[in-house]
Amino acid sequence: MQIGIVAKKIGLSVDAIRFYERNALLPRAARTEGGFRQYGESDVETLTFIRRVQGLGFKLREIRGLLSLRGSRLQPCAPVRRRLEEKLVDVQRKLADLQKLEHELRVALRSCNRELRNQPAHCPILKEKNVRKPESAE
Amino acid sequence: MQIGIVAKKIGLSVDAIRFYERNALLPRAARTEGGFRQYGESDVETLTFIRRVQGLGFKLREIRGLLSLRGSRLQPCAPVRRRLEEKLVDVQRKLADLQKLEHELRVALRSCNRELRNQPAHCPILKEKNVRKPESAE
DNA sequence: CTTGACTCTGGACTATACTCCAGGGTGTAG
DNA sequence: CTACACCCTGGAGTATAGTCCAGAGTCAAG
Repeated sequence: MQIGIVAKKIGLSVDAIRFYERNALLPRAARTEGGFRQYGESDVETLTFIRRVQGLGFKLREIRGLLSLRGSRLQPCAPVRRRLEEKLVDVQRKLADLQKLEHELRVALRSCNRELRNQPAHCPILKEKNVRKPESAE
Repeated sequence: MQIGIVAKKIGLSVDAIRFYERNALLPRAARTEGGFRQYGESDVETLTFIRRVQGLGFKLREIRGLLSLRGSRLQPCAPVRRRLEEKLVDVQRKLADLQKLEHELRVALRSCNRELRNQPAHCPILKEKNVRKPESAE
């Protein structure tokens, strides 16, 4: 198979596949005499794998690590599980950050709405000098 | 005040302040004869404002927009509120994405743990060819 | 006047995951 | 043989929010 076919099959750009090769996510493909890359099923599997774990939030450098486990015969599941757990912790941290952010945005909006009703020319977000505790209660 | 003082006061690097000036978040500071930047209270306020809304998840280009509202006398609160609402929607979308990701990681971990107990050499994350519905129930 | 701490400018560099490009070669159908 | 679609390489560009640097100048104290 040549690169364009594989790209279409997996839903990647040709450039992305070449990029993966350059960055050691994919082994250097065999070439025709003229230099065209030739791909087989195992390449398709690797690319599918890449897409899948990318969907789990792994970065390419992490995926490289996962791929290197793929070859070994010795219980690769344990290190994979460890990485999944780390990633989960990661995601949970980000979730907590975003939830805090959401809260702060709501607080800001509340003060904004209150102000709108009372003295519309004085925007509390823009004008407040010392924000830290907009209002400790409520 | 010279730049180092302001930087320390706000908790920014000198470079960051110069970066803000270059990128029109801060007006070009007045200079001494020798070319040193001189800052006053309004600069400190602007920088504080920048930090604050950055903490609300706004990007510098968005902050530029907010800053331009800051000068106008005409009910700036309404557009600010609109931006806050958009940002909130943004954050909520990201939250939903992350929650989905968290779920998928948990599913992957479950299959990994199940496999570990049964046949530790065969990692389901690495080996599965056609993942999409690992197991629809539970 | 010298020293030391501070500042100036312009530009390069960081990470991420690619995309886009020019200039040229390949493969195959007709 | 010609067309046309496809492919090759190497390098530059994208966005973000700064950081780091060299080489040079400034400011205040002693």
